[in-house]
Amino acid sequence: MAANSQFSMAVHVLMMLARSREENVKSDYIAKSVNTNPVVIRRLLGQLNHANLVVSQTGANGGTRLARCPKEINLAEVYKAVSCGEVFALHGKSPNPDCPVGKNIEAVLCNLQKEIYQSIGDKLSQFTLQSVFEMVEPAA
Amino acid sequence: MAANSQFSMAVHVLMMLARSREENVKSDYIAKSVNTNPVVIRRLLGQLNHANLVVSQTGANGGTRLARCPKEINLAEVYKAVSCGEVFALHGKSPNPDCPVGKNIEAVLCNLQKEIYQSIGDKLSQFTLQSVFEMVEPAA
DNA sequence: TTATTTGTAGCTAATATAGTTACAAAGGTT
DNA sequence: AACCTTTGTAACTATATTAGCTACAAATAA
Repeated sequence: MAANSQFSMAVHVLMMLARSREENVKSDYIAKSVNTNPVVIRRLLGQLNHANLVVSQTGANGGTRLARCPKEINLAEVYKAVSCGEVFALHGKSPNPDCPVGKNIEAVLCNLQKEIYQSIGDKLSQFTLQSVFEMVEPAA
Repeated sequence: MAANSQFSMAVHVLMMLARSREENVKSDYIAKSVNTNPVVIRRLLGQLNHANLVVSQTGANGGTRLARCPKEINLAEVYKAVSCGEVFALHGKSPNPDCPVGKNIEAVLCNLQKEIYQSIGDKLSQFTLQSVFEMVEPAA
């Protein structure tokens, strides 16, 4: 369990919210569909809330709703909300600064990282929650 | 140490090979620049060799060379050589098949994965080892 | 007041990655 | 042939990340 499935879970969670518009959905209910623990869902919802994609309410009849309608949220926003911004990691230990390659490689890789992150964002911004929902439930 | 830095290391390694064209470079020498253990480098070179990007030779005066000139290798090939093809992971446990969302979400996410992977490939194919080398050592 | 639900701290378990040691196999050199 | 160098790879350890769990305080509705 060391692969980052936060984005996958986030999309799943948001699909659950999308099919219950204007209604508070409970973490417990979502957890059963995702097949995980409610706390995992609540942590994820915390990140989505932080990014203003969802709104939560404590207390009886509490739960979570989408902050906007599914047409107005795209997957790039979701990705940014849950990712650390790194598609690949930079070196663990710093390269040797006495080597002409080692000296500069990190800066170059860092720029490359940003370019890739941007590409992913561009691609994901083409998908709205609405469009993904139509793929998940074509009949609806 | 649980972030995947293989791509970063691979680019670093290939830069070392690019600056010593036609010469066998030893894993020990590369390891000093990357600041890691020679075995880590040799494992990485094994993957690059498998993808026909480099050629290795055992024995005295052995080492590794680029299989082609730096203009003819691009970063998409490197990425494919060392990555598992997943930008984000699918759910660890399978979603609940009794839920309309849970039932179909994995297939949709899997397609999304492929689209993103493709986007990354498109972006990375714009960079050759030569062009990256010129960023790393602008004076050369 | 009571029941319900989120938010979050703190822990455990599982997994991936890097790093290390050790050594067989390959291939030059003398 | 004997020797030295270097790769290839197996097997292990250490560390970091992620998911999952329990427990409980705070918020809120009825």
